[in-house]
Amino acid sequence: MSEQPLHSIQNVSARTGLSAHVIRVWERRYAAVTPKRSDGGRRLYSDREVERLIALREATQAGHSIGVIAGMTMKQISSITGKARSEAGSRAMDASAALRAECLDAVKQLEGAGLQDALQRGLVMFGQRGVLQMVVSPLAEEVGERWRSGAFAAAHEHFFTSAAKIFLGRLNKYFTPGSAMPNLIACTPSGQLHELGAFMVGVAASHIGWRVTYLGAGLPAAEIAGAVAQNEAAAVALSIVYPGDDPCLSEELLDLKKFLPEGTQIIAGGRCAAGYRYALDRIGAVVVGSLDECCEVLDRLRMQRAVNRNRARE
Amino acid sequence: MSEQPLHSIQNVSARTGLSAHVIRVWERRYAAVTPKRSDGGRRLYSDREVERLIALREATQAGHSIGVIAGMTMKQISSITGKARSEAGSRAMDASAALRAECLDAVKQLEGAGLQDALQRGLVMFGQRGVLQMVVSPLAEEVGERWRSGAFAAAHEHFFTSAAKIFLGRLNKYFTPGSAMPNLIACTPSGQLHELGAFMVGVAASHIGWRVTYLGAGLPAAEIAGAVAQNEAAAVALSIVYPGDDPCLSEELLDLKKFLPEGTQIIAGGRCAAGYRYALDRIGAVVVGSLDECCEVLDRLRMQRAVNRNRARE
DNA sequence: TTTGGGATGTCTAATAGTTGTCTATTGTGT
DNA sequence: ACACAATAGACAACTATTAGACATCCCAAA
Repeated sequence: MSEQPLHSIQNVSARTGLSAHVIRVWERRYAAVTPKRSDGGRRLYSDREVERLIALREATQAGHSIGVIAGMTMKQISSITGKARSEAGSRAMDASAALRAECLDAVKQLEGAGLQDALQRGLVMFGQRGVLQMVVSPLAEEVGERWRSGAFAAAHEHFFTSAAKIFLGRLNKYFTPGSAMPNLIACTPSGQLHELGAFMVGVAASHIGWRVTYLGAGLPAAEIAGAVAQNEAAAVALSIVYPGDDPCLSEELLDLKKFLPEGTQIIAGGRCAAGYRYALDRIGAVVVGSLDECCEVLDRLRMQRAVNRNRARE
Repeated sequence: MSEQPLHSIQNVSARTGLSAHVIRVWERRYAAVTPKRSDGGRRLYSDREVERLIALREATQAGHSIGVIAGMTMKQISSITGKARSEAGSRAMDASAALRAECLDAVKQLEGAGLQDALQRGLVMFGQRGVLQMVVSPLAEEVGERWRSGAFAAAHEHFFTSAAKIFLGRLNKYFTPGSAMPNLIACTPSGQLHELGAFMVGVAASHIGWRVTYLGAGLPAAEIAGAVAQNEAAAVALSIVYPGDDPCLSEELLDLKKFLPEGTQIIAGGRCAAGYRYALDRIGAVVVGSLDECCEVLDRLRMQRAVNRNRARE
């Protein structure tokens, strides 16, 4: 029996995107989880239980009734949402590297079926989040690198981008119109033509409880702001990959700030985001270095919004 | 006895295209399905029952009386639907128009979930081929039209393109490497940035037995030819939508012919393909006016190839 | 042609189940 | 003292269930 990290309900709430209320109610009514208790009677959740709650949230958001699925085993829940989770860890490194190599090879050969197949296996091995972080995202870097160095033609880059989008599109969730969820606009700004980063952010965000409106590549500031206003979006995610020295983009970013409604959070990421640090700082954007970090920021933002909404009601 | 995902009546209604009322009535009056019940007495449908309901809906829409067919086995139901599918025609017009209107509205509102939902229903109603021809393809025209006229912003156009690609990506088949199938390269040539047409062709082709390598938008002739050579592709599908008067494109097309291996069929389609008729004629391209026509050409081409291969063996 | 009746989809009203949220109260930890 | 957590229960907003009424449509008998 090993000691494992145990988490407070607040912590679990933040990590799962469920309110503490709901977590307790699921326990009381359906025994969805049975956390240990501290001496004083407080709930202490294991990582396993956190994962279970996340899986349950995903399944309910996919339209399944909590009362029906709460008693299922992890495997059954995963099968409903069409995903599998891995026991991450040391071997994952090798496996993911091998898989990336296989994918790169498929790209080189322009083999769509092979690429999809490899990505699918990655999904099974690492789960949705894992495959994004350990396979698709580094692959995108690598393909971009090879393209710039001339090792890959534009055809390879296009091919990979399209295939990755198809694969990711399958992962994406279109939720029932649970209007409580905050809205995110994902796109790349004018002049930035590589859309895969923005798309990945969109998919990831949709998994942690955001409604995502994906607008594609090369949007002028006014249009982004228009979409934000129309959707009452809480945040805008911008992917900035290439080029890294476009003076117009700095202008665009400053404009964006002007057009956006007060209180809209701007999140920027991608290889070249750092190159526009000055402008990004000025507009109060958060710069994230990885998908994971981006998810954290989004989680925090959602919590914060929930708190504000509660305050507003008083 | 394995646990399987069970679905609420609402969910089933969405997936079958039948109203919840009708589903219940079919159960009450004809025992067409006998779903399990939850503790609270709610109906829980298995995937098998969902399929049965879909088959029953198709059969009734083909003119059969529910009272007669409700008791049949799955095999019997499918056999009667297989025969008389051709009657569909007339009523589909109104339904598809309504659906297109709904989709356009969702695009206007940038409502991803609504758009996906409508497209999904289109898939249920018209099948894979039908939804392409009667919904997605005309929608693409309409969205493009509105964009050019200024009624839609670039954001709307991007949004629709992305959403449609996600939807179509789900339809796409990635075959096992059954190498007997001929290979098609789908893309748009240099200067043509609207990729949806090429993507639709790719999806349609994958359904009629082609292996498809989708390369995205804006590929120079040399790269297209490279991809053809690498994949030993039998044909190249080019989508030409906008602009319709690019002199460079004519050059590109002539170049393409030079670079391509002998015997590679070029197929061109899209709103503005006619504008390049001269160049297309010179390179021996087939110009198609609709997805349907494109499929016919591809079918013919595949047959022809099969015949040639047989001859070569003798 | 008209009429009647069966088949079929739609609708309503009353009842009940489901689920997220909220409150009040008491307790815990720092 | 203060913020946070636990419990039980209340509640509102949905969603489903049942039985039955109703409007069409079609076919066949009068």
